[in-house]
Amino acid sequence: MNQMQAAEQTSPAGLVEKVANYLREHIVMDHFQPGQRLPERTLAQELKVSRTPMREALKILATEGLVVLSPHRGAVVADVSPADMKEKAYVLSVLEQGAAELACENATDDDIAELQALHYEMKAAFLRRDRQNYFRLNQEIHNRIVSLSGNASLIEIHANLSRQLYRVRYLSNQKNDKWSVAMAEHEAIMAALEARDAERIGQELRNHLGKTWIKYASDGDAATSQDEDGGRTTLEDESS
Amino acid sequence: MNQMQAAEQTSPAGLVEKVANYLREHIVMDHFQPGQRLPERTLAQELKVSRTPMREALKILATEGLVVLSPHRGAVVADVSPADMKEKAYVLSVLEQGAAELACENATDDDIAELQALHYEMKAAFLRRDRQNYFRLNQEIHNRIVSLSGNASLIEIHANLSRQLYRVRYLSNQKNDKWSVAMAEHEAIMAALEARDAERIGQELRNHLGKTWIKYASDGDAATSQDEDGGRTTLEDESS
DNA sequence: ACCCCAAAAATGGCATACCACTACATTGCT
DNA sequence: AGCAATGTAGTGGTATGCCATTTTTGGGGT
Repeated sequence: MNQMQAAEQTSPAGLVEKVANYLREHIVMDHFQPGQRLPERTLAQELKVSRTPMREALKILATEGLVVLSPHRGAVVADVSPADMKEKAYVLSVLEQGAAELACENATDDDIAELQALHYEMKAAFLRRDRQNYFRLNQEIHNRIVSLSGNASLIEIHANLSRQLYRVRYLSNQKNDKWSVAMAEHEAIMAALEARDAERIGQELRNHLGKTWIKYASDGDAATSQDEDGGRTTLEDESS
Repeated sequence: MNQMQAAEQTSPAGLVEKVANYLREHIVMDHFQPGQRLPERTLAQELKVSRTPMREALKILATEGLVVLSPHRGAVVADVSPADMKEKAYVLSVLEQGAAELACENATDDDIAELQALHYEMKAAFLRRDRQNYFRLNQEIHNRIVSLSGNASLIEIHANLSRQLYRVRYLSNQKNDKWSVAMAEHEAIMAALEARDAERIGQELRNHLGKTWIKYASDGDAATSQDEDGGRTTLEDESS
């Protein structure tokens, strides 16, 4: 499913993609403050595009939860509400639970072995206090488990939701100092997967994500750091 | 959240809504066979609209899984793949499980009482062999439970997925002759909810939806029934 | 008869213009 | 001074035209 996204490849085309990526980048990096208005026409001619792609880009960002489209008051940068994020995180945990239970049935031994390998890579990053790789591998593992469910709809919805949480993940990664518990939980998850214990892995995942995100939610605000961009008006690929 | 949908009210505006509703209706009612092409320009001038709203309408229908947008070969009516539906149904069951567990905590006694009332209404419809109302109440109850979760994201995603399954629900409702088991499962669900047993209601829901939909998946085709429309080319409100 | 290449048709995407509606502000009236 | 009405500007929505890319089709050559 989702032939639309399939059609929107990064390679050949997509002015709306570029615009969306540009805006997304700036919003995620906190170059645009929450609440800031994003006037369709103005922004469009600033970026040297017409309203049409700008319009679609804003719509995409709206579905991603990065901007809010108020009826006749334009688009504004959405603020990350901890409550919202917590809600989404819960849904994510539910989805991963369901995915993991399927994965227990569908995964081959090789799949599990590869997952184990990733897990130990992550553990290595953990021991090295390598935040960057730790987090990357963490996400990789979670995504991999979902992929192993073999359920395309589930994979897609999870990916979508995961994208919506990227912004807060990006911030929370910097100040997440309780790795050890998360690491222990991951151990448990892997053990359950190895044993193909569907029920247990489900519970572990729910618990894992629940804790991780509640911890964030108890923090209040996001660290607003640099807000300087020297008048970037051009629009480049700057692929991810 | 979801300000986009909030902006797309039915009342004042929305040519794209009308087009989308028109197409959706015809697709769901099987007036358009799966695989049939939906040429953007042609259809647009048939419905007396320009390409722009038609384009967006097709996009919406694509996200709803009713049409498939192939890169340079136009839009075609998506065929209901039992495998896809089964996948989506599984996700739905997972979401409802997660929702019900929250509902067990959040629901007031009045909420549960109202749910019980609906349940007995449904039982009445069941005893009367009133397919229409039975199915309507069934959906109502499921949606209500999800609403009681209080998780806006969860509610939204569930609604979206539920919409995607509407087409197959519409068809399967006609030939679903094993009400009794579904009814018994509903009894169990209600009992678990009354006891606020989160774990049990989750399992019951998973089991319930899983069975219901697997039953459909084993069926093959759709019954094409009435197709009276004498060349509808105009485009009216025909609100839901 | 088969294959390859070129022209034509169709599609997607972007730009732009025009119109309707709403929010906001200024002004005038009570 | 407060409130209401009107005007203005900004936004959303739709129509339409043009261009790039792709698919398809038809013709010519081997």
